[in-house]
Amino acid sequence: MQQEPKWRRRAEDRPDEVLDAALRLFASKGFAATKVEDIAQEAGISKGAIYRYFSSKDEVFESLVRRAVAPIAEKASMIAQTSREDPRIVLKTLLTIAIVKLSDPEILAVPRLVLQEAGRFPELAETYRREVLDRGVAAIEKIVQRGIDEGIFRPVNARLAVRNVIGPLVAHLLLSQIFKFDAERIDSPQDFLESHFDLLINGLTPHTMGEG
Amino acid sequence: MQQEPKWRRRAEDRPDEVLDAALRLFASKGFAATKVEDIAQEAGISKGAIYRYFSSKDEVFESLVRRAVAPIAEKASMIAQTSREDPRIVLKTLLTIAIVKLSDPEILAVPRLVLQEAGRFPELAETYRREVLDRGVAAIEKIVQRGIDEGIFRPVNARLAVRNVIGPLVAHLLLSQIFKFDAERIDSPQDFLESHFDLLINGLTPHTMGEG
DNA sequence: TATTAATAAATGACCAGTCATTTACTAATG
DNA sequence: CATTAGTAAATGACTGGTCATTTATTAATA
Repeated sequence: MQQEPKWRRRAEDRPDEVLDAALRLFASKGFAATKVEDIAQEAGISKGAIYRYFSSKDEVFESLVRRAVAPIAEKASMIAQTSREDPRIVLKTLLTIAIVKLSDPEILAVPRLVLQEAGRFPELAETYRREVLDRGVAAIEKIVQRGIDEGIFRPVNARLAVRNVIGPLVAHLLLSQIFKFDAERIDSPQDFLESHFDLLINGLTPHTMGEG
Repeated sequence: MQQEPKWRRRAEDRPDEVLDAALRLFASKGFAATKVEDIAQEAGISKGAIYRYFSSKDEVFESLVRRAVAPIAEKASMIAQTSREDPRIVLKTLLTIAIVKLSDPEILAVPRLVLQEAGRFPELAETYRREVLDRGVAAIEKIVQRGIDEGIFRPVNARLAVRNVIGPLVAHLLLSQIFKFDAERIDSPQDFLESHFDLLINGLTPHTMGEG
């Protein structure tokens, strides 16, 4: 009669499991309010075991963010030198991907946490800015600039226009996810995206009417 | 030889002084990382004295937010039934006031904190949403709708368009204040505002060109 | 058996909140 | 006006509980 072992040694999988557990808890309760013991329980191991893989609670958080940042940074870099397609299409594709991804609370959680804890983890915030924001903003700026060069967009300040591209998205997520604004009404991501894109493109388009 | 008293009785002023001190500290270090003793020191009194005016650290935070919310809520309500002026002017005025106010880190701190601590203080977040966001969003929606009714704006979905009004502002504050994005470059609030308003109004304006 | 993953219990730092005491102020009394 | 009794404000040492981290020990596995 084989006894089931009380636990197994799974050094390969533990770190990721710990990070997954931590993400879930940090996302719902925040960093400070989450105990190391909570993380351990959520990951199905003991508190002490966490310290075999991470030297501190802080390091768990930092690892968590870095793991999430890596793939995003890559993608953003690729987008920059993206297709020669109509920049309007490229923007819409980008916005669609962004809103689909970020509508998943699990994914939105990382930027939310970075924002929340930026004060206590300045280096981490700096990393996030450099790896994600800088690249993302640069990519969008490039697309807008190309639209201007090709005469599809008006000659606006591309760098500042980036805020008009991402801002409404941020506002939408802020209102719907964090402040539960309009939770009962039916503001689907699709409706929002249509509205935003319509206004954005109309705003960027040159309308030769002879105003003055 | 008159000895200076070690302290003075100033029951009238203490509560506000405590809230001012707490706001400064919460804004820079966050709620959790700020000790009650820190607040006391910053306010120039002892830790125990704080408990004469507030029953707990949580209550300090809540009072802080409510004190800041009250005047904003009033203003937002007034704006709703504002002048019969050109809605474009009204929007620009509103945006100008908003960016001037929110460029002061001390003022931006409150919404930032509410956002940060929404998870731990759900009722407070709810209050903030109701008193500030609901009213602010309603006010802007009304202005946009009037613009549509008067034929100055295209017939867009006014409720969703609100996100295009406030979003870029949020993005700008997020990037410049919190992530220190572009800190060295000269993205003045004025430049941003011009760019945003230009894109926004152009986006809202009907351009009779015969597109099909 | 040697190695190391994992546990459970112990440690200690930290900190919100309490309380006995002291000090500043106020007002009643002569 | 001077004295003094009463009050409320403010102090700061202390407590109790909560965790992050460490350590001693055990169990799995190569």
